[in-house]
Amino acid sequence: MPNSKTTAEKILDSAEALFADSGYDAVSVRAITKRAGVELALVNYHFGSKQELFFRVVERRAAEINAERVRLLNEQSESHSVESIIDAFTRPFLEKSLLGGGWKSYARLIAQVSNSPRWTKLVMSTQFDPIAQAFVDQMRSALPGSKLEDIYWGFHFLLGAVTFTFAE
Amino acid sequence: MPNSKTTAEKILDSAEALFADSGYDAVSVRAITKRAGVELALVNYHFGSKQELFFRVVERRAAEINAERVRLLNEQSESHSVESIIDAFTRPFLEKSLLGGGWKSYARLIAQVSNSPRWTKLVMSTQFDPIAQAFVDQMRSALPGSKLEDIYWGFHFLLGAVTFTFAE
DNA sequence: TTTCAATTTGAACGAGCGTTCAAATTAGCG
DNA sequence: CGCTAATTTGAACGCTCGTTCAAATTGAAA
Repeated sequence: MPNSKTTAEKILDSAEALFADSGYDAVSVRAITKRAGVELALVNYHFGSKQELFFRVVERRAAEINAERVRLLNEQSESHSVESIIDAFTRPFLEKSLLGGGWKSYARLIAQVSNSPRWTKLVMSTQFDPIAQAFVDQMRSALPGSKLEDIYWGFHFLLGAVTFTFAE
Repeated sequence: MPNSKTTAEKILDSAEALFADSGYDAVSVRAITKRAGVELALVNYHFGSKQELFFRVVERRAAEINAERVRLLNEQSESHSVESIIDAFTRPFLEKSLLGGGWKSYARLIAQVSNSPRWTKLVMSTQFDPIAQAFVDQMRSALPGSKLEDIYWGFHFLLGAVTFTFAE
């Protein structure tokens, strides 16, 4: 079987590459389906709307990377050092980025989302809130004296730094 | 005189704010002129096209900030330390950013341009090549033993770091 | 005040956009 | 095989986009 990818996967792959290169608004549904080699209407059939497709593109990668982050954070249930917490957060992104391909696109996609008020709220809150909670909890026990506000700010900055570094 | 701004300035201000918030493609010429309180066709009359307007928005800020960078780089004609070269490059951006307003928009605008293949070549090459030359020249005499390639890479990374920091 | 260029106005243009839908096709199951 | 649901097709929809243009208005020089 020369092409075992499903239609939805072809669309996701095509959309991921195009969105990463040019941004959400600069990419038309027609361009996505043309690159994927499928009919125009199939985006709406499989994903409902262009915006929903964008969410799913991000979600596909985020789900995998966040699962590994949680796994690393829970490896030892107690006594995490600050360094190991940061490592658990950044390492999955680093390792995936080295694989290139779609993961490289994902990094640029997140960079794009990060400095767009239009997307940050929706995408970030759904994709990063779960991992943020685990991160903040671990940090609080690693740094008992620190203010919660500072930890939140640190998380935000760490997220930005990781994003910027791997989007290059 | 309650409103001394010219039509072109009103358009530039409006476009700057909207482009910074939502990105080039998400902002329509109609939205720009509506916010500016001027007629739709005046964008094309004063700037030729939407794309040309975008360039002019970036150019207006870049011209001022680059002039100060060059001034700092040439303050002493010789014997710059690496730190002072980096300082000359980053300080103007830092000081302007603290002023808020349009300069804050500019920072987000540059961040946007930086990770979009569509704009980097055009905008960066016209706005940053002049200052890059001065930066690289100074760096070569500050670090005589270093490879030119490393200096270019350093400049690129410095630019990215500055951009990311102030776009937050 | 007359004149002419610069600017502003309001409407229109063709093009591309995301989305919808009925009909055609395909695939899985009894 | 026959049947039903899932999927694909091709065309069309209304809408917004950037741009253009002739006419109206303004402003400055003679």
